[in-house]
Amino acid sequence: MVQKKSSPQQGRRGRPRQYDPDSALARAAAAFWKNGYAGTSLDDLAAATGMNRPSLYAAFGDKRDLYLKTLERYQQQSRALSAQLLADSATLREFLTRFYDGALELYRAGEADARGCFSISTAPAQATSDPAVHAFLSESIRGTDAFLADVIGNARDRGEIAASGDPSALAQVATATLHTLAVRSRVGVPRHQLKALAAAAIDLICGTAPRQRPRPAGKRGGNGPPAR
Amino acid sequence: MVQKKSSPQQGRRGRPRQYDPDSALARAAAAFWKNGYAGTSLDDLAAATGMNRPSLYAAFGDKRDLYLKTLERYQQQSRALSAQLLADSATLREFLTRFYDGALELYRAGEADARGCFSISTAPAQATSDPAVHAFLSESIRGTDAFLADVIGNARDRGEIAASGDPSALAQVATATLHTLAVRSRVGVPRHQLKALAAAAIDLICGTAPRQRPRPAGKRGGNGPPAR
DNA sequence: GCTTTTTTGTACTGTCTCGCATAAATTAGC
DNA sequence: GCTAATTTATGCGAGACAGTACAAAAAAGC
Repeated sequence: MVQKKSSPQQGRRGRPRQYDPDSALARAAAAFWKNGYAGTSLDDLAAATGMNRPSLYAAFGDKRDLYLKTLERYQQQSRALSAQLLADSATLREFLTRFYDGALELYRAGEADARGCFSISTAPAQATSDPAVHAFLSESIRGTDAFLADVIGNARDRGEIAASGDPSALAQVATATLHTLAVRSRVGVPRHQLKALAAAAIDLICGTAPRQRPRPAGKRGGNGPPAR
Repeated sequence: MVQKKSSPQQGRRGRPRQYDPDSALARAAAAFWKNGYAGTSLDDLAAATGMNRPSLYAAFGDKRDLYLKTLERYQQQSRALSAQLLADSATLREFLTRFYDGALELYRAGEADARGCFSISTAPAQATSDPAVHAFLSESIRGTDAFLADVIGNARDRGEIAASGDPSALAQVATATLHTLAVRSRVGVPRHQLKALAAAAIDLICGTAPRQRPRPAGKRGGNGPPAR
C-alpha cells in the first residue's frame, strides 16, 4: 500500500517530495490525537510530520482540512479492521471480544501513552462549532450502530442470542461500551480492567449464561467476574 | 444559595462587584461547553461573563484555573442532582430512568442547542496535556461508577436484580450508557431515541423481564421497545 | 471631606498563530 | 546545458492571544 502510493512518484517532473503522504497524515493524526484540534498548532503539525507549512498546505489544505482528513483516515482504518475481524470470528461472543480487544489495542489503554479513541477524544469538542466535524461524528456513530446491529442481527438469526432481543437496541449498548472504553482509555484505566468491563458488557448483550465455557482470552484472562 | 453568596457583599470596603461569581462561572462554563477549552479565548469568556479580563483573573485566576473551577462546579451540581434523585426513587428501574432523563435534560438532546455532557465533551481533549484535567476526569468516572455500584448493590440486596449480578460490573455498564448518551447528545440525536437507548440499557442492567409493569414515565413513554 | 479599599476599564507588551509570498533546490524533458 | 515543473525553505505580515500595569470609579471608615 505504501509502494502503490510512492511508485507513481516515478516519472514526475519536478523535485521529488520528501514525505510520504499517508505516513504524514498518520503523524498529523497523532498530534491531533494528543492535544485535540484547537490545542494543536500548525507548528506542532509541521514538527510532527517533518514538513514545513507551505508543504502542509499544498498537500492537505488548511488545518481544518487536514484534521478532517485524519478523521476520515481513522474511520477507514477502523472499519477495515472491524470487517476483517468479523470475517475471522465464528460467534458473536468471539467477535465482540476481539472487537473490544482491537479497540483497546488502538486506544493503548494503560500503556505508555494512553490516548483513547481519536474521534471520541477530539471530535466532540469541535462538533458544535464545525458542521463538518459534527456530521462526521454523527455519521460515524450511526455507522458503528448499523454495523453492530447487522452483526447482532445475524447472530440472532443463527440462534446465538434470544429471538426476543432487538439487534438495534443491543447494538447501541455495544456502541455504548465502545464509547466508555474510549473515554476510560484516555485517562489511563489499566487494560485488564477495561477487558473485564467489556466482558461484562458482552455477557449482558449475548444474554443468559455468562461465559458458557472458558475461552482462551489473552493473558490469565484478567481478574474475571468477582461474583458467579 | 445565590443570596448566601451575595449577602456578605454588604459591609465590604471597596467598589461593589458588578457580577455574581456563581452565575459568571456558569456563563464561563457555557462558553467552554460550546467550544471546548482550547477553542475558547479569554475574550470569549469576558464576553460571555460580561466581565473584563482583569476581573476574570482576580476572581478565578487564569484560563486554566477558570476551566477547572467550571468542571468542579459541574460535578458538584451533577452529584447533588443524582443524590436528590436517589432519595425520590423507590426502585432501581425508577432511579435509572430518572437518572438518564435528568442527564438528557442537562445535555439538551435534540433541542435548540445540543451540547452534550460538559466534562465528556471538553475534558478528554485536554486530559493528555493537563494532569489536573486528567485527574478530574479519571476521578469523575470513578465516582460515577462507585455511586451507581452502591445504588445497584442496594437494589440487589432488596432482591430487585439477580443475586448473581455483579454491582460493580453493572455499574460500569450503566456509566457506559451515560457516556454514550453524552456523546450522542452532542451531535443532536433526538431525545426520544436516546430515551429508547436508555430504556434498553436499563432492561439489560435490571435483567430478565423488561418493564414488568408499565410505569408512568414522562410523556407517552417514548416509543417503547420494538421487539418483545 | 479625606483616606482606604476594592473593583472596573483601558491599554499595553510580548508571544503565538495562520496563511501566503517569494526564492532556492531538485528533478524530467529536450 | 537549458527550460519547465514541482517541492522545499525562509520569512513576512496581519491579527489573535494571554496576561498584566495603571489609572479611574465607587463604596466604606473615620
